Parts: sequence; structure tokens; C-alpha cells
Amino acid sequence: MLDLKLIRENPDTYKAKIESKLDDPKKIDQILELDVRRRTLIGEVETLKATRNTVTNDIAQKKKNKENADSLIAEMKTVSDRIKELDTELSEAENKINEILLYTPNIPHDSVPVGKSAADNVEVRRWETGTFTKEFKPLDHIELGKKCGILDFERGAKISGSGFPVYVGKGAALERALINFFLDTHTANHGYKEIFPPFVVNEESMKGTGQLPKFAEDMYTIQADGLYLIPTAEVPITNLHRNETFKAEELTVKYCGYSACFRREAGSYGKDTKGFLRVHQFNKVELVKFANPVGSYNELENMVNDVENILKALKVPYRILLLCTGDLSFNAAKCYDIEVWSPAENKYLEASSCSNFQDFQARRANIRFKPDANSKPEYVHTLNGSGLATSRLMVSLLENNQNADGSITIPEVLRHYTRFDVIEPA
RNA sequence: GGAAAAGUGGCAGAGUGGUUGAUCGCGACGGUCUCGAAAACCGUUUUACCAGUAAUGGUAACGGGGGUUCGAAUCCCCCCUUUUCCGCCA
Repeated sequence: MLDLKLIRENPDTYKAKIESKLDDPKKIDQILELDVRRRTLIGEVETLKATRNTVTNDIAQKKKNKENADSLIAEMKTVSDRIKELDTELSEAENKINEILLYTPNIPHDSVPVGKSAADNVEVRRWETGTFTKEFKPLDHIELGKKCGILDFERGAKISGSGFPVYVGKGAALERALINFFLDTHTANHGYKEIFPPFVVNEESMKGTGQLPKFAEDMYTIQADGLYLIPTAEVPITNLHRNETFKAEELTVKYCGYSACFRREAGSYGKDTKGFLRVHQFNKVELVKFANPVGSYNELENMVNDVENILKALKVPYRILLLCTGDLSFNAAKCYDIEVWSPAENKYLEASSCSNFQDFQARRANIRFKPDANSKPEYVHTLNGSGLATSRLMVSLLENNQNADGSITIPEVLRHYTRFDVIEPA
């Protein structure tokens, strides 16, 4: 959520920034109009409340002296009625402002390139060691999965629906190995504290991180209990500190956590439907940071490096993109996508995005810190990144490590976890 | 699922319709004393919003939301959370 005061002070900047994010700058005008109305109403109603408060004291005094206060009471009755009316109008105006703000995206950081679509994203760097150079035509991950008997999309569709893959045998073990490898690396080498969060959260949490109200149709819901299946561990982990205030010296707080992720992917039917490319349930280890605004952009760069270390260790070719304003997600002020190479698709697949949300989520979720003992609390900056999602990484991993006979070589760093070196065709 | 109790300022804990934003204590902060510290003593100590350059003034907030009343921390209704007991399940 954006800061109403800052909007009031710099309306033109905000309009331009919103427009660069391909959203409607008229929202800013609407907010400002409602804000004027709101402040007028506040002036009126608070004046009335002030008189009521003094007269009410007079009434109390008269009653104490056994004097008659009937006329004052009658007078205050009409004042109170008017107050009630104005309060209603006021809360209507405030609700409207809030509603618009909840649907208004974060504004991009100045270092974000202006652009209209994914085509305008800027490639920052590339790491190609391990690119597929073998002498045969690579199979795609679906064919490999079938050949080796490690992935079962058909039975997944039978028991749950399409987009719910089943991992079998060494496939399941490999999935588990990846998750453990990510968590161990981030906790042991990168200084994150591990969290194993609930996979289901309440509405407040979904609002706090910005999934609600705008993206309600993307969530799986548990209607009877008013709960939501999480689309990412970002939601429970960021909300751990909802309505809390950090001490400055506690920052940066760094968490990593595994969760299954549930996404309805409403409206994206027919797009990337093959195998793992777009699924309703997948596994992810998420990185979350609560940072002092002063250093938050350094923390973003560090987070990208943390993810890169994993890919380098796995010897998966990848590239880093800096997203342009038009491709930036609703919550983000700046975002890097990390894409892994799929030799069978002959393209890069998004496997991670690392974002700085600045105070956008912190304002919604009321997460603050005290710069020093005597100062007023300020909002922290929240950051998060996938470190990593297993499904698209699995695509790259299987395809890049396949051999001519259809077997798949396990990257060395994972063998300690899998306790096998190779997956043979079934 | 059933029953009971509780939810007040950083913490602890008073307060059952009228100057109560809220006694007292602890903590924190500032000061006196001291070479320094402790102790003691004095003082300060919530947040949000509105108006104002500011000093300051005003409004609101006692788990959340409604209601009664001229007036609600205090009365009524609904919800949430916590604790305890019973049942059920692991």
C-alpha cells in the first residue's frame, strides 16, 4: 500500500510511476479528491464532537448540582444525530480511499528500466557453464520423466486434476534432495534462519502481503474456515512479524522456508501447459528479508547472489533479468528474474524472482522498526525471492543432465542427499 | 463439538455510566548526588488522525465490530483470541 501523505505531496510523480507500471494514473486523482472530502468531513465532525464533549461535562455538572439539564440534553441529542451522519459519510470516504489504495500497485524504483512488456526486460548477466553440448537431440522433461518412471502427470490428474504432478521413486527422492540442499545451503552458508510455516493462512495475512484483495481468484480457498492455501511461503513468513516492531539492531532479519505452493492459475489455461511449466501445486524454498530501508537494495543484490550460488553448485545454466516497469509485479518496486536453461524447450524458464517491495507490504502488514531507542517507528523494507522453486528447476536439471541412453546424472552436490548417482530408464 | 473464565498503556495490574488517556508499581529516558556506579530523590514517559511554519489546539483509541445513552473502559448483542475442564481424534 502506498503512503497517502506522500501521494498528496507528490501527485505528479506518483501518476507517472503508476502509468509506467501500466496501471491507471486516474486512481491518484480519485484518491486526492476523496482525501479532500475526507479532511473536510473530519473538520466538521470533530468540531461537533468538541462541543458535545464540553456540553456533556456541563450536563454532568448540572446533574451534580441537582439542576435541570433537559434543554441541553435535547440540544445534544440533535448534535449527536448529526455526528452519526457525518461519521458515516466519513467512513464511506475512508473506505473508498482504502479500497483504491489496496488496488493500486507499488511504484517502481528509479533504477528500474521503463518498458512495456517482457521484451523490454534487461539481461544483467549470464552463466552458461554446463550448457547442453551433447551430440544427441535432448528429450524434454516429460519424456525423460516417463522413460525413467519418476514423474506421473496422468495419475496426478486422476487423483487431483491436471497440474498436480506426482513424483515417484527416485523422482520423489530427487525432489526431496533439492529442497534439503536449498535449505541447508541458505541456512549454513547464507545466514538465513529456517522456518517451516503453515501452508494455510487467514485473510489478514493474505492482505498483508498483497495477494488480497486483488488476486482473490488466484487462490485456493477453504471456505468453511475462511482460510487460504498459500501461493508461496512468502505469505506466512512475512506475516510472522505482522503488527510488530523490530529494534534497529535486529535488522536485517533473514528467513528461508520450504512450503508447497498452491496456485489456481485462473486465466492462464492453455499457456505453458506442458508438464512442469505451469502447475497448481509445486515446491519452493522461499527467502524473506526484513531490512532497514537504508540498505535494502544491497540486500536485494545479496539475495540474487544467494540464489545464483545454488544454481552454480548445481551447474545449471542461467541468466539474470532486471524486469522493466511494465513487467514488474503488483507489489514490487524492483525485481530480478533468474531463468534457467531448458535445452528441450530451447529457452530460458523463470525459476526465481527476487524483489524489493520497499515499504509496500510493511505498510499493509504494519511491520516497523525503531531506528533508535527514542525515535518513532518506521516501516521496514521487505524483500523476498525464490531460492528456489523446484519444478522449473527440475525441468532444467533433468534435461541438462540427460545422457544418450536416457539416463540422468545427478549433480555431485546432490548425491549426498539422494544417495544415488544416476537415474536409469525404467 | 460442549462448558467456564479472561483479554486495559513497554510489562504488571486497578478501575462497573459523568473532567479516566485512564490510580499505583516495574521498566525506560532526563536530572540531582558521586571520581564513577549503585542506592536515594526530582521530573518525563502511548499512538493515529485533523488544523498550524511552529509553539500548540482538537478528535479518536481500554481484543474487534455493532447497539443503548446527552455522555461508555464501565450496560447490551455478535465475533476473535487465550487459558482451564469435558468429549473426539492423533
